Amino acid sequence: MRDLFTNIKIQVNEKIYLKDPETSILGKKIIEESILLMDAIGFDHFTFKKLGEKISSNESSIYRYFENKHKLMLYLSSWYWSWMEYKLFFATNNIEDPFEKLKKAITIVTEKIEDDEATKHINESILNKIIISEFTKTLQTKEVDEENKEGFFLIYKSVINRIVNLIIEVDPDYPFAKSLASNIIEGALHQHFLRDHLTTITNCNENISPTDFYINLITTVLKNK
Amino acid sequence: MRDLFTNIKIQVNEKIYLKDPETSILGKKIIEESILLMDAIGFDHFTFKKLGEKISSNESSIYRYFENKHKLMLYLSSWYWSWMEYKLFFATNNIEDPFEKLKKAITIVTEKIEDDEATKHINESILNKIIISEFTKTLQTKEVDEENKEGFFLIYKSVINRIVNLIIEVDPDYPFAKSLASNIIEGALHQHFLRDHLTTITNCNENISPTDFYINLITTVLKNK
DNA sequence: TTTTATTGATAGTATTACTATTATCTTTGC
DNA sequence: GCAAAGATAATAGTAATACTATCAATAAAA
Repeated sequence: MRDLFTNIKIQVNEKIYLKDPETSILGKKIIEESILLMDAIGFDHFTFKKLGEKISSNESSIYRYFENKHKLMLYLSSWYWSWMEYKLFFATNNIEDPFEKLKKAITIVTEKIEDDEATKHINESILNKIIISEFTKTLQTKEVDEENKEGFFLIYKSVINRIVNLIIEVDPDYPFAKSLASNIIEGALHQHFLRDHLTTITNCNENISPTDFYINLITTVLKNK
Repeated sequence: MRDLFTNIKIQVNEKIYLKDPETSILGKKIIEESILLMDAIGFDHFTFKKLGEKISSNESSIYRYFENKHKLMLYLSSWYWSWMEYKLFFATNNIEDPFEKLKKAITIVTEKIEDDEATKHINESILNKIIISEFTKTLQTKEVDEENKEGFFLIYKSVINRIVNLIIEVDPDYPFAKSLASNIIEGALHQHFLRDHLTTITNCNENISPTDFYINLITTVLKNK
C-alpha cells in the first residue's frame, strides 16, 4: 500500500485553491505547517499571519494559494477524505464476504488514524484530530449550498456512498442506508470528540472505541449477515 | 403544558451572561432578535453591531449582557436544551411502558420543532434551526474543557442522560447506552442539516423524518421491548 | 426629590482579513 | 551564462471586527 500512495496523487477540487500547493515547496510547507498550527490553536484562532510567521514566510504569499482560511480548511478536509477513500478501496478490495467487507470499511472510517509514512509533508494522525474538531464547521456555513454546487464536498459524499453501497450489499431491504452511513461517519468523529472532552456522555474510552460501538450497531441493525 | 411554561423559568448557567437578559426589556429584545438575525445571516456573519442596528440599540449595550457572540450562542443553546428537558419531562411523565416512553423521548428530541406560544419573545422553531446549524460549533472550540468545567454544557448533558436512563430501562444489557443517546441527539441535528443541504447522503426528506430513522434504529438495536 | 441603575452616543484600540505595489530572488529556456 | 518569466518577500494600506472606556441622558427606586 505504501508504494501505491507514493504514486497516487490525492485529487482535490481545483476551485478550492488559487494555486495548487502540491506544485511548490512553499505550497507543501503551507499544508504541512497549517495542519500543525490548526491542531495547536484551533480553526478560530488560526490566521494566515500566524501561519506566515511559523513558516518564516509572508502572509501575502499564503493568500496566493488560498483565498482564506475556510478554503484552506476545505482543502485539508478534501485531502483527508480523498486519502480515506484510497484507504477504503485498498483495505476492502480483496474481501469477498459483504459483511466482512462492510465491517472492515466501518473500521477504517471510525478508527483513530496513525500517521501514513508515505506522505512526507502530511501528518495524517494530526489531520485526523483536526477533522474531528473542525470538519463539521466547514459544512455548517451559510455558503454550504453554493459550495456544494461547486463540488467542494464530492469526495466526502463519495466516501459515504461507498459505505452506503456496502450496507445495501449486506441488507438490500434496510430502508435507511444513506442516513446510517452518514450517521456513522459524522457520529464517529463526534464520539472521538466526546471521548476527549465530554467523557460522561459517551461509552468510548481507552478500552472501548467508536469502532466497537458502530460495528456493534451495524451487526444488530442489518440482516443477512 | 402551556400554563406550566408560563410559570417555569428556564434556567441558564449564570456565568454565561454578564447581566441576565430575562430581567429587562432590552435583554429580552436581544434574545428575541438575536435568534432571528442568527438564523438570517448565520453565526459567522453575526456581529453585535449588526444586532444593535436591528434592535435600534447600541453595540455597547449588548456587551453589557454578553461578553461576545460565543457566549450569546451558549445562552441560546442552554435555553434550548433546558426547554427541551421540560418538554421531555412533561411528554414522557405519564407513560408507563419503558419502550413507549423511550420512543416518545426520541421523538421529542429528533422531531422538527414548532413555535411554543407560551414563550412570547422566543421563537422555538427558528431557534431549532439555529441549533441544527450552529450548536456543534459551540462545543467544538479550544475552550471546551474550561467551559465544560464551568458547567456550560450541564443542561445538554442532562438531556442526553435522560435518554440514557430510558435506554437502560428498556435494555439494561445494552453496552453503549451513552454513545447511542449522544449519537441520536447529535445525529438527528445532522440529519436535519443534510435533509436541508446535502440531500444525496440522507434518506430523510419530506416523507421520511430523522425521527423515523432513529425510532427504527432503537427498535432493532434494543431488546426486551 | 435624590440616588442609583440602565441605556445611548461617541471615541478609540488592537486584531483580523484582506488587496496592491514593488523589489528581490529563483528558475528555466536558449 | 544571461535574459525573461515566474515566484516570493516586504511594505503599506483599507475596511471590518471585536472589543473597552467615558460620559451624558433617562428611567426607576428609595
